[in-house]
Amino acid sequence: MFENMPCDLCASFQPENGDEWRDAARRYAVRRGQAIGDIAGTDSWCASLATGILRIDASQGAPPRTVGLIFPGQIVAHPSDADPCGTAVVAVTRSDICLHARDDLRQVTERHPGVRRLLLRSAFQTLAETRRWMLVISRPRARERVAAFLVSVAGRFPTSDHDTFDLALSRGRIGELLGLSLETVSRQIHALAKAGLIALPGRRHVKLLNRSGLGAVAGMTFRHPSGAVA
Amino acid sequence: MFENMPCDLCASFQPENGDEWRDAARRYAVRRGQAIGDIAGTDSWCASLATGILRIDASQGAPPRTVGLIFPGQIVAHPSDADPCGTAVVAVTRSDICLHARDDLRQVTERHPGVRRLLLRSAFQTLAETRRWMLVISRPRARERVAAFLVSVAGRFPTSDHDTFDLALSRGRIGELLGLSLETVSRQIHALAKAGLIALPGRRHVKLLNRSGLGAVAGMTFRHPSGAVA
DNA sequence: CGGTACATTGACTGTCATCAAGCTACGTGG
DNA sequence: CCACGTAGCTTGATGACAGTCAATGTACCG
Repeated sequence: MFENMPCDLCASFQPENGDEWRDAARRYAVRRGQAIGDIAGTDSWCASLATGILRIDASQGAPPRTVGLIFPGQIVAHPSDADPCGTAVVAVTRSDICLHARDDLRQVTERHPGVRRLLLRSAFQTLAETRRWMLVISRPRARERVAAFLVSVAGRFPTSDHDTFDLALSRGRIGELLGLSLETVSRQIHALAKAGLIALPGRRHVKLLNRSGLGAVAGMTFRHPSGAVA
Repeated sequence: MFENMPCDLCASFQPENGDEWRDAARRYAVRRGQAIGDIAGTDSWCASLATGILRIDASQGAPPRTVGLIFPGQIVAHPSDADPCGTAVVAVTRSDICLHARDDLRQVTERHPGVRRLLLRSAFQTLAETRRWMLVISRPRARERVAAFLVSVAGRFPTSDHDTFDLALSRGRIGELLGLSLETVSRQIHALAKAGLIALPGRRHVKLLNRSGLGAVAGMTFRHPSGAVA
């Protein structure tokens, strides 16, 4: 079923059907915990996420810390020359990606204006999203940050699931993302549950009971642009 | 003296000297506090900063908060379609920018591969830099954040000034950037001075006495890529 | 000379990180 | 099937730290 699912990047080629593009793009199934860099090699690469969730780890400093998430439909590019200090892109869950090597991508972007516009657009959108995240994690109250995180993740899933979704991240990793200790994350999640805003059917499963109320606690509204670039 | 100073974007045109580029680029002097958007109009735009410092304000929510800074040599692009919720780019100090309207830029990027590579590169680098900032402001200790801020700003200035530089930002705005109250910023700056790591010749002037020591307090090393995109 | 914006300093309170101890779920191997 | 180990989660106690409120101080501008 995955083999025929088009990714954003590939979809932008339908009208033209460039041969070099189809040759360049390779579909990969990524194991949980596997780094995309290990698949792509040391060179720069660019990928479109079909299914699963990826995380961006800042590899500088020990231990490495997660600084961002990538959801299906987003594009993730890793230009090794522009980011020498290093971020690694790792699969949080088993994921399916559409991977392109750097040289292939350059050739294609030369010839296809639509692709490079998509890439640039994706980069801008990811940047805007990252800046919104900065607003979240610069808030003093842990409650607001956790609520904002939940609202953000919930926004990635269709509402048809009865507003129930999987967090995919451990408490510790959520803490890294929000600048909180894992204990504080756990406490705040349960506090939101006690407040009746969410329910916790499982350890990593969350059901939204009061979406707007949760948004009010978060103190902001989220929009999710389609792009994501590391 | 400013009129002839080349910006990164313009410099990438020297070999080709495209006419349409020279026509599209306009040099502007921006007053302190003035928004670039007011100059460029409602459309998307792209600018290269020659002198001065700009700040990126997240205009969503009241009051607007500063989420990033732009230093000379960086490119700042504002794609209005990709960022509908809104960030405004405002001059912190009097600045000189090289401004391009969106339509002109699109034409130029179609014809000049170097320019679009520069833009994409700039976007990636700014994204990487923003993610490093997230690492800074997610740190629990205010001391580390303030130290990191000082190291970062200091890195923008040549070391020949005896390591003395102007902060350009008020305590309050530094606090917004770091997710701290203005009082905490003030206290931490003075604490760093008492610790002998910096000196404070003036209210907004800082002299680095122990650069590596400050970096140690900050807990990380900074590199400054040349790109910046809003 | 007064006004405004910014900065400093102090006192106090609330919150969060830290340490520590159990607890749950899950996978492995006996 | 169960014992066991590990990783993740929860919960509690405590102290440090940063936010808040408040007052004063300082530069800069007209």
